[in-house]
Parts: sequence; C-alpha cells; structure tokens
Amino acid sequence: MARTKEFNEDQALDKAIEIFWHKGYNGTSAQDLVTHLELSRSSLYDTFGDKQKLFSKALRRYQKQGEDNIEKLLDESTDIKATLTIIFKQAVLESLEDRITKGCFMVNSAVELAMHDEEIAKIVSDNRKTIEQIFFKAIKKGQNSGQISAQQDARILARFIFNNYSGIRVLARAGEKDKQFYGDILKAIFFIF
Amino acid sequence: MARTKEFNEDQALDKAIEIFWHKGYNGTSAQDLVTHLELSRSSLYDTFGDKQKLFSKALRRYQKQGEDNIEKLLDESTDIKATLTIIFKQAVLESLEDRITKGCFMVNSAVELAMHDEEIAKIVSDNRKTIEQIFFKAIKKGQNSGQISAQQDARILARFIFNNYSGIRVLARAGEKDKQFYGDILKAIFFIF
DNA sequence: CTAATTCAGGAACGATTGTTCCGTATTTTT
DNA sequence: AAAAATACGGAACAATCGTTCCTGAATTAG
Repeated sequence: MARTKEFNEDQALDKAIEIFWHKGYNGTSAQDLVTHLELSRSSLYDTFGDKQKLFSKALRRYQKQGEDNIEKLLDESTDIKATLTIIFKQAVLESLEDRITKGCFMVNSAVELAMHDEEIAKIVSDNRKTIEQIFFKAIKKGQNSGQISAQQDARILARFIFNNYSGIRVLARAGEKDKQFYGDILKAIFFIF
Repeated sequence: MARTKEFNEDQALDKAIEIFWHKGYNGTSAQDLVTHLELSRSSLYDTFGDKQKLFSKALRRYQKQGEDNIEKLLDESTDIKATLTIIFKQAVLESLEDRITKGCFMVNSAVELAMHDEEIAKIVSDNRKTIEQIFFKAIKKGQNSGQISAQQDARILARFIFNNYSGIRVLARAGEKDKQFYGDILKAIFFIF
C-alpha cells in the first residue's frame, strides 16, 4: 500500500478559506494557494481537483462553521435579544479589530461569483435559508417567552436581521472603522424588537 | 490639426460601467472592454490610460449619477417616507426584473476592491458619506414636517437606511428573486419610522 | 495640397494565469 | 526485501492577462 498524507486536509482547507476570503476568487492565483497552503502544486491538484472545486469546498466549510456557531449560541441562549446583540457585535468587532478587514467570506463570494457560478449560487442560497431559519427559530422562542415583541411576524424579523447582517459585513469589507457608525445601526435594528 | 474624436467619451464610460458592473474588475478582461466599448485597443488606452484608471473613472461617474438621482427624488419630495419607499422598491425591482442581476456597482466594487485599492476605497467612502448625508437631510425634513417620528435621531435613521440598502443590493446580486422576501424586509424597515 | 493629428486594426510584448506531467523520494503492506 | 502506492518539488504547458507599438487610413486646419 501507499504512504499516508503528510498534511491535514481540513487544515489546508482552513488556509484556503483564509486566502480566498482575503483576496477573493479571481484575486487568488494558483501560486498564492501553493504558498499559503504550503503544499506542492501536485499535492494541491491531486487532493482538491482544481481551483473552483477547492474554492467551493472551502466556502462550504466556512458556511458550516458559521451556521454551527450562531446556532449553538442561539440554542443555548436564555435571552435571545441579548444573544442577537452579541452576534452583531462580534461581526462589528471583527471589522474593527482585524488589521486587514475581510468582511464575510459568504457575502464576498455571493457578490463576486453567485451570478457566474451555479454551485456558488447554491451555497449562498442554502446559507441564506439556513441562517434565516436559525434566526426564525430563535425569534419564535423569544416571542414565546415574552422577551421579544410578538407585534412583528417572526419571519419578517428573521429576514430583517439577516439583511442588516449582510449590510454590516459589506461596510466592514469596505473598511468602515467608525465605532459610532456601527453603534447607530445596532441601535436602530434593536429598536424594532 | 487633428481629426475629431469619433466616439463620445461619456458614452464609452457608460459602457464601461455596464461591463464592469456585470463582470467585476478582475472578471473583465481588456478584450471584454475592447468588444463592449466598441473601441480599438489603442483608442482605449490613449483615452483612459489603463484598466484601473478606466474603472475608477467609471465608478465615479456611476456614483455621481446615483447620488444625483436620489438627491433629486428626495429634494422634490413632499412625502419623505413615501419617497424612501419608492427608492427601495426601485432597487428591488431592478433585482427582480433584470434578466441578469447586477446588484449595485458601488457595493460590488466595495467588496471586490476597497481593501486592495486606495482610490476605490476613497470613492466608496465618499459615496457612503454623501448618501448618508442626503438621507439625513431628507429625514430631518420629514421629522420637521411631522411625517417621520422624531423619536429616533435622524443620523441613526439615515445610517440604518443606508445599511439596509446595502443589504438588499447584496441579496439582489446573489440572485434572490423572492418578492415576499424583499417585501418582508421593507415592512420591517419602515416599521421603525 | 500639405502637415498634423487621431483613428482603427492587429501584431507582439513579457508576465502571469490555471493546469499537467515527470522523476524521485518516501512510506506502507505483503 | 520487494512491490505498490502516493507525496513531493519543479519543470513545462498552452492560454490568457494587461499593455505597447506599428501600420496605414482618415480627417482636420492652415
């Protein structure tokens, strides 16, 4: 039989997420990948097929990680409104702290590729539906416990939250560093609850 | 003396906006530009310098057009809330009707280039400030006339509106075609007023 | 007409793109 | 120890990238 792999495929994927997230799909060259993943060209292509396959595999991994993250936070939450605030503040903090702002890998990929690549469009669409569903479930829970006003439909609120999350990620990617700016938006968002 | 230009520079810029908007900066090749602008390579480079210069000139033109558009709408408006609704519905309609969804050229460029290109970052930042200011002025007017609740600070509302506008543009670019989805978001946004 | 200038078309540039392939080293199982 | 299988580094691929340059035709002003 053959020798075993000397690198961890998931670790390589995480590094692919990093570089694609930072530079985008078209902005990342094969050489960038070789350098950043610390793999040989041959290992890279043997393992992942081609650039597009590697990208969508990385994006899917990122999606899963993000979903698991906020789902866990909201499932374990006893105060939905507070947890939603935390989720938003996390997104803002990432924007303000990162020396290089990367925004959200999913938003970036949606803007760059969704209309030109069906598989990416599928991932982006799946992501939207799943995240919306997670928000919906959480808001429903908050409304049942009386923490969130039932005046607004939970579906509407979930979509509203999602939309503002996307918006913040764009501003982050654009390099917005004004704390007050994000603070203002958060104030407005949570006024509706 | 020399012969006169046979093409209109502004018309060429409008075509540049179209193709960059559709394919992005990195996704648009020099050949794409030659084909779409219907100029020879030499005329193109003689007139606009290089790809990056052409792009930023096109983006600036787009910015100016967009600003003028919503500024005019809001200046002439006697019902700010209704006019804001129209502006949002316009954005949604563009998404639903266009056979190929292009989103917003400014948002697309912000995501793709702002962190890698200072000049683009400047345009994006200018755009954010100007649009915010236009919204601010309009909301202030609406509050003074009693049409918009003065419960919320006009600056907060302006930024909130801007954020949701960005979000919608991302969803549009991602190919979201569900009318109800956009309807829900609009409901939530205008609930705050 | 002449001179000046800009046009369009295409050849050509070196650099970089994504991808393939080969020779060698290494590790595993029989 | 032998055989099988895979990782690896690096050379090499054709294609495309953005850009420059050259050509001759076209149009203008003097």
